[in-house]
Amino acid sequence: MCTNNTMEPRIKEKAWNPELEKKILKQWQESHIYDFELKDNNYTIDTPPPYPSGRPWHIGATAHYCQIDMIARTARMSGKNVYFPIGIDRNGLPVELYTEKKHNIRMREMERAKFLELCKEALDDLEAEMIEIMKTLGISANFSDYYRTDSQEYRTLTQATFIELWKKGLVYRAERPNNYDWVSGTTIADAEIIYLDLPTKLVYMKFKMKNSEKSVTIVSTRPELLCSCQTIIVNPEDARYTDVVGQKVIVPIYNREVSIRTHPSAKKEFGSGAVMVCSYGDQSDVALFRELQLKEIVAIGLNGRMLESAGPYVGLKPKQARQKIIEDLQKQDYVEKIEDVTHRTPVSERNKTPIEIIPMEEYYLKQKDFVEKIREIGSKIKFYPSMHKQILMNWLDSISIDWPISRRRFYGTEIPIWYCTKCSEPHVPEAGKYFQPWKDSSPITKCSKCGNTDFKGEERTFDTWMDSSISPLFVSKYMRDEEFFKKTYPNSLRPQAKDIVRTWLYYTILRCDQLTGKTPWTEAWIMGYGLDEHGLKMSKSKGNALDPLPVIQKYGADTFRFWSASEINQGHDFRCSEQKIETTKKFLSKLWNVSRFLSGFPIVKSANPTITDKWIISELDKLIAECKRGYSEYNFFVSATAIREFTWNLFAAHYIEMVKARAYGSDFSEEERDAAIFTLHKVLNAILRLLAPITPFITEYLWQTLYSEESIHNQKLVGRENPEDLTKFTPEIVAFNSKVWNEKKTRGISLKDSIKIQVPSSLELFAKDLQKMHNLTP
RNA sequence: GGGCCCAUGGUCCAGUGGCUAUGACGUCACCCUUACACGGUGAAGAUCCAGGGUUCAAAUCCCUGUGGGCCCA
Repeated sequence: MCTNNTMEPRIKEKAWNPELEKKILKQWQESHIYDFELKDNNYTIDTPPPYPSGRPWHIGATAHYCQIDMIARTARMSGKNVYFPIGIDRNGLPVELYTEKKHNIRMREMERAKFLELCKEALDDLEAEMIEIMKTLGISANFSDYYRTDSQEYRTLTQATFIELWKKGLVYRAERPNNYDWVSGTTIADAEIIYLDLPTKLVYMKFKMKNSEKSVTIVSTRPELLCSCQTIIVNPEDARYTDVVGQKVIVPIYNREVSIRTHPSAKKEFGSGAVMVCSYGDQSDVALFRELQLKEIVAIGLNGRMLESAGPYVGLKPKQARQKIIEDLQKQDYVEKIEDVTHRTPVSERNKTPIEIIPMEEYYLKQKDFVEKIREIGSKIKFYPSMHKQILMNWLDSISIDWPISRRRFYGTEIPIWYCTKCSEPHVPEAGKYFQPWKDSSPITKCSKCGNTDFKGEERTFDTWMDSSISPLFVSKYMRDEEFFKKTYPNSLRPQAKDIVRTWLYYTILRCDQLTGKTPWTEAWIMGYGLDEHGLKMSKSKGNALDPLPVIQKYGADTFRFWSASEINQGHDFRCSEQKIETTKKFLSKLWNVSRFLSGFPIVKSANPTITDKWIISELDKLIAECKRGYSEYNFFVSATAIREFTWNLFAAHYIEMVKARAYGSDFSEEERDAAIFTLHKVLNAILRLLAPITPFITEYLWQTLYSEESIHNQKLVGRENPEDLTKFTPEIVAFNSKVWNEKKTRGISLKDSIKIQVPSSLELFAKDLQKMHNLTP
């Protein structure tokens, strides 16, 4: 029971000032409220370690991390012991390219150790800004011991897991045609290839028959590979060629004989219907060489230039050679015609240059044998949203070769292998140390095969997905702390973006299964891309990238976070516009002002709610149910929009107006007055706790100012009370209030003026509050 | 060639078979009303992409098509 009517509002400022976020952040840091301590009910998040590839950081990614943080905060408020690690991914090609450009140097033209040092410095700079942004956004992860994938500890684990798989016989070495990115100078996996429609020329070439004066027209987009042509194929049902099948033709310029045969992969409609098979124009050439057991002629070297086998074109790049050979063919009258076509061209995902297929010796990790197992594991993992499980399943369907894991690059985890200088036998060391075979002396002392004592270290590094794919094992301290591992593995959740399902998500399941025989996590939460305001992909080159840093500084982290929650439909791509973010701030102002109003009323311990109070409490209960549904599905769109809707359009617009007079105590009993004050606070208290995972700063400030010294983030999410359901009155109440407001407006009188309107009998129970609210006279 | 997703006022988005289609942004008009002009009230604005089907009933389910995005070969 309170004795004085109203007090000075404890909140003075008229609007939420994002500057306050800094103070709150400091308070959280000093009180260590997000520190993790191992318990039995751990909720482990396999947080994606972001890659610092250059400024600015993608605004879609920052939104992504805000949402992951909402997952962590919701779990914490639901009573789970949340382990929210954070790392930075620092291995791989992008930083090498960035460093080469920044210092105008070439990786292979300088000392390896020096180059690695420059990469490290670049990463340190870029990483610092990223960490700063994440902290500013209120990400509640374990920053005090964030990890780096290029640290000695991480790379030691990558190497140890490789050694384990080596011993299990899952790694082998093979020479086979491989995707080769000659710009980066390295083999790449199928998963790193994308297809682009590029313009090219389809050349119709006349090949002379060996035994007659006639010729056959062969089409190709890669005439520079003529030197490696080993057969001509036509469709078995193509009547134009039935009489020449089995006969020989002469390859122009090189004057070699090859035979014509049938194969269903030749399409009648494509060009002349007769195509040449070369080593290697594309993946179907690879398949045909294998199937038909043709002898390969290597035409392109590791430097991306034509080899001696190309004769007069040796030393030229394929594109130059193509132009030259077309000219030569034309001069000798071998060309029937040339068409301009667009061709789905396989290019390197990193630098968008067409890849070449070149036979090379690389290390492979077996994956084909595991496809069915992964399918089974994948089917048991719960995906949010479920539709994105399909991306994994589609990828599993298209895996055709094992995973090439060696890369001819420098900034990565070294492959821990030493070769005997006499018999070349590869040896792996005992796991547990970080090995750099290109500079360390060999830990192997005697060759197991020939007894030699001299060794040469491997110079290649791993595909970076070899590192990334063990993140659940790393954060669970696999091979380092057995108890910790037992209690945190499998992890609870993998949150990640949808564009790396076929790489990061897939490789993680593969590797973790190979090592532990278990799924790495039980749930996967997949987010879409951040697009620009017109729905186009953001990229630095297009110039439509929105820098998150100034936006966050201008509007505050909570505004950014609420925008991300209320704008992003789970798993779907989303548009980022500064204007939308700006207007989101209005809701925080609304919440602020509601709180400011309530801060003028004392806290009432208990009360006897009236029917109006019970009505809003039953609406609140509905809101709690809706929010919990959203939170349990990691769908913050549902919760955020429900809270905004309730707070703004029901609680503030109708309930507060209805009980204002009662809360001030004019013409009401003390009991009635206290019931209003009690209910106002009860509802706001619940709103703050429901909203805390989404906007942790403003809710913390308001919570501490109004309700408790203790952090809101140590509170439990609100539970349902299942009160008497009075929500059926809502439409009538809303309609009646609207009717009165409209009437006053039409008559041109002020809202506080009295008006003669009868409260409908259906709302009789609310009559007193409504009469006071509108100043109704009977 | 195969697969996935999307199509709802100017813009974004809700809707999971059932009243007159939700809300936000923007636009316009009026209004300082003891929390808020970063506000309030009101208004205008939608052939729910097209066609067909299932059903007593379709924005919603099914089929076909069109347009857009993405993935795979």
